[in-house]
Amino acid sequence: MANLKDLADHLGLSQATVSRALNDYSTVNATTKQRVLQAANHLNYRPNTSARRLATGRAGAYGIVLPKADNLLMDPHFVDFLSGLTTAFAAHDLDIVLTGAEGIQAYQRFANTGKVDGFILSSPKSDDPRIRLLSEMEVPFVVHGRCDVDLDYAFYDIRNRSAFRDATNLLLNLGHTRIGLLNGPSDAIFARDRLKGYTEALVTNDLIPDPTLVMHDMMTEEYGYRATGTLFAQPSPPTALLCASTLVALGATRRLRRDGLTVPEDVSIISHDDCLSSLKTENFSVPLSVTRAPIRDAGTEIAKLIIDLSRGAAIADIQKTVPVDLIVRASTCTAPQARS
Amino acid sequence: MANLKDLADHLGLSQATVSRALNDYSTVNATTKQRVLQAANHLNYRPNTSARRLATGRAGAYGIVLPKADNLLMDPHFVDFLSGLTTAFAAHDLDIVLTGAEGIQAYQRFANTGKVDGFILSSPKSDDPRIRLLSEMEVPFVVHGRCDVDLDYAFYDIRNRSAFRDATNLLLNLGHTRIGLLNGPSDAIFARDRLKGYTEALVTNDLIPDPTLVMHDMMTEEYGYRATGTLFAQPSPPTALLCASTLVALGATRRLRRDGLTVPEDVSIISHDDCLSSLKTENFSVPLSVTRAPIRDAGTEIAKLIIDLSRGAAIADIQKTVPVDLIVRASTCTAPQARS
DNA sequence: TTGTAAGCGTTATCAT
DNA sequence: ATGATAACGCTTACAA
Repeated sequence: MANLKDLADHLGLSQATVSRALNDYSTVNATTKQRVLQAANHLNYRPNTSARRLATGRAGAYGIVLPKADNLLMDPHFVDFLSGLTTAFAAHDLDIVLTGAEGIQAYQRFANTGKVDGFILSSPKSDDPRIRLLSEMEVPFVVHGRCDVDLDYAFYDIRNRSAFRDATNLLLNLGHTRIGLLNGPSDAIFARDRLKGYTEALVTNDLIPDPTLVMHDMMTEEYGYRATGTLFAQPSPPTALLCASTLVALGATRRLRRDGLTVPEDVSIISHDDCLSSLKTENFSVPLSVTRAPIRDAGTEIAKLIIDLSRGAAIADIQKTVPVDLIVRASTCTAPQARS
Repeated sequence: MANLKDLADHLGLSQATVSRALNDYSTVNATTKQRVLQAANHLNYRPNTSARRLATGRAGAYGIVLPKADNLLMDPHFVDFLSGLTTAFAAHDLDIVLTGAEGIQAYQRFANTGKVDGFILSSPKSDDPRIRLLSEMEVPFVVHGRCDVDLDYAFYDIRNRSAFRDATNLLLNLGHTRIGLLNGPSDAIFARDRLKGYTEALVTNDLIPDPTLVMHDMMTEEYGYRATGTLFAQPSPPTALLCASTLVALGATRRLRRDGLTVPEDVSIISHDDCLSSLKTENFSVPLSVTRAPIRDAGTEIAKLIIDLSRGAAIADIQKTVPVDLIVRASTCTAPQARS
């Protein structure tokens, strides 16, 4: 491998000049710059990343720490999120470093060793200690989702609450009064927000939320299937279902079909749709009504945000919430008792 | 941040001694070693990764390049694979670097800049140029799956061919003669291997493979749904289905149910099961018969393999193929025409 | 057993 | 516009 010294010797220039030419400094002569660029290309020169990092103090990479617990039941959404991140980063020659290191101190170790310039945090929990730690350390980070800590931090989030409020309202307007909520894990903030939106809509419409209609768990297909079974085994089952993800909705419809219930005649369904590339809701047997927010977009946007943040943007300018579309397809209709 | 110099000054030792103590050199006095370790812990010292890399020439990370094309339709299996990789790497303090860089030269650039010590290649295509390139460059890499290049390279693969041969044989023994294959993408080696196994079983049983019974595509739920529709719209539809993944099987069963066909009475199904954490086949409405090979294991095993490889193990010792279990559950039974 | 000092390959600060 | 040269923080001969 040719290094800077080789290149400089080859050109009869100093390393300094070559380095400047390569890094687009204004002070370097246009002709020599051309020469350097050509020679670099010809010798297939690639600057050594470690050396550059050591000299500049920047890593050119951002970290994602996968806690072991999450690791056991990995979220299928994560891959589409990553896809968005990597494509956006590629344009800036940035990488993402994944580590399975354990616990919160992984962040400390990772930042202190200079492996990364910052972090992307996924699925924040209530009062998430990571946010406090990274804020103290003054390491740039962007949270995918909001948190309830009273600190100022950068985040990208979708409007979960209003999305689920709107979805619930739609069902209420269709005459549904008993609406099941197949929510995400109870410790996830996004699940709490969705529950808030759901509750808000009910209360505003003078209905008393029934806790037996709300389920919480990791969003697997199986969970959708089982939870639906539980809900419909009740004395007064729901006439509509709100699902936290398409996989959950898939499990729910599977169960309904097994139990001889049809969508939407017997049960209306609205699911949140992250637009997973391998599971499209428009192609469900009964095309699904959804609250739609492509999770891939979260990846691309967060990439931009953390780049801005590292360049010194104010945190207040790196707090983005995006609306969620409510798309009505065939899985929603008037409640059975409202017909006749 | 405390650095080595600070630590050495603090202890009244030379940087060399401190470094040796920290890196477990045998020549260092047991007492001083204790002192150093304590002080390091106390000052929260973390060696700078870039400096260490520059000095040692090792990166402590392995790369995965996500080509843009694959990026658009990301494979849900990838996340479980990553999960296996990161957990196994964590124990060795290794990271994985993801990049969305473009094309084959991304590998060159990546290895030459010293960002990684090697690569993990996913979904090899026929005569995959990456394998040739990396072999020439003498960069350690492990392929997830085998390839048809005539080079010696490290790989981890499941026995796709025999798995699908066995599955097909099972169906043949049950009296099925028209067996549909909902295969993966036609350019993927694993899909070719599965087709080989399927064909092999048919031919061995004196049946002529019918190309109209074989479909190829990215393994989405929708594909399972559509392809099944196509297969059963034929004049003489299959009585059994072989699916390349659980998501495909999910789509297939959805379609069958819509068309009023029951599993297994009308149609038997065997699916390949990568044991995705969010989609378990034992919980299908009709528990699915499967060829079972946890993709998470591929991650953990490949992590070990590439570590061995980097430590100088012979390539011949880093070629691992693992058998696939055939698990018979409720989705398979005798062919309709074989009954009565 | 420990210390000295020369790298590792860049970038950045001076001069010139 | 270019060249010396000193960092950057660590590892590792070589000495002692």
